[in-house]
Amino acid sequence: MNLQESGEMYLESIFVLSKTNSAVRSIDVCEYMGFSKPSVSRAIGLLKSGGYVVVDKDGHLTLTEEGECVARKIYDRHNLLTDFLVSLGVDRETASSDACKIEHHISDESFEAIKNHLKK
Amino acid sequence: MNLQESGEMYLESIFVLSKTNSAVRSIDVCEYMGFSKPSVSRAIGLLKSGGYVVVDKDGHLTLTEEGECVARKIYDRHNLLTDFLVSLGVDRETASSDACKIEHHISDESFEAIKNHLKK
DNA sequence: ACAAGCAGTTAGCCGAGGCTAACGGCATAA
DNA sequence: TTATGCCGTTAGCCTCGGCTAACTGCTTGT
Repeated sequence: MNLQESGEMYLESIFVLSKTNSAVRSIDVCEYMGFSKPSVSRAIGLLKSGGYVVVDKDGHLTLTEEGECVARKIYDRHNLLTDFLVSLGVDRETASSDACKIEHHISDESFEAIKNHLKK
Repeated sequence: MNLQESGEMYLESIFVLSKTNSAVRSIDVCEYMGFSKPSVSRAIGLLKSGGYVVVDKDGHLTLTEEGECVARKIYDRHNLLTDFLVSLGVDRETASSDACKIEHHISDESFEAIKNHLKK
């Protein structure tokens, strides 16, 4: 299974929700992402069959090791890109929204370069 | 008509090609972008009806004022984002390829911030 | 004059990823 | 116990933006 941008967004959302929620269900993802139940249901099904997510009998969503790895990568990028743009004077909300789109497209090489740059 | 990312790519391509070609035809766009003739034909049709491109009787493509404005904006972003990444040590090819994806998603505000940053 | 080739268009397919309508199963409230 | 409501799934629609196959029409070479 090849993860698309939307798949990464779903994983990131589950990851973020699981930081604050004791259990994450599809309906939480719906609300968080602003998508309909069927859209989320299908997406979760794909992530499940791709081995990124496990769904238990109560409908609780858990990221697999692989799923968490992807989610964390995207999440880290999101934060770092946001911080970077904020450091250039962009307001936090715009920075976060831009980071959300860029995070899926930027190469590892460019990401590391920005990370190093920000360290200084 | 609402311009999507793909529409911006077509406009940028026509813009770039018109810098070196005396006349730009659909077939040149096909070759440049690596898409099939029907894909390009449909895209140009949409850009034409959106008022971004004019096609003369010989099939020569010309950007309207609006079309050129969009193309130039994307083109400038492409160059500046590439230069920015290169300045951080990213190799030129990777930088250009990343810039190509980012250029469509970044807000004016973030773009200006990067521009100012690069000036220094 | 006619065959060949090039450019563009038309028709129609496909996957990705949204959507609504409607149904099923469970849990809680009357 | 029965009704209500919540959650998830199924079925099926839509747009975007690629694709191939096949046709048209002009131009050019024999």
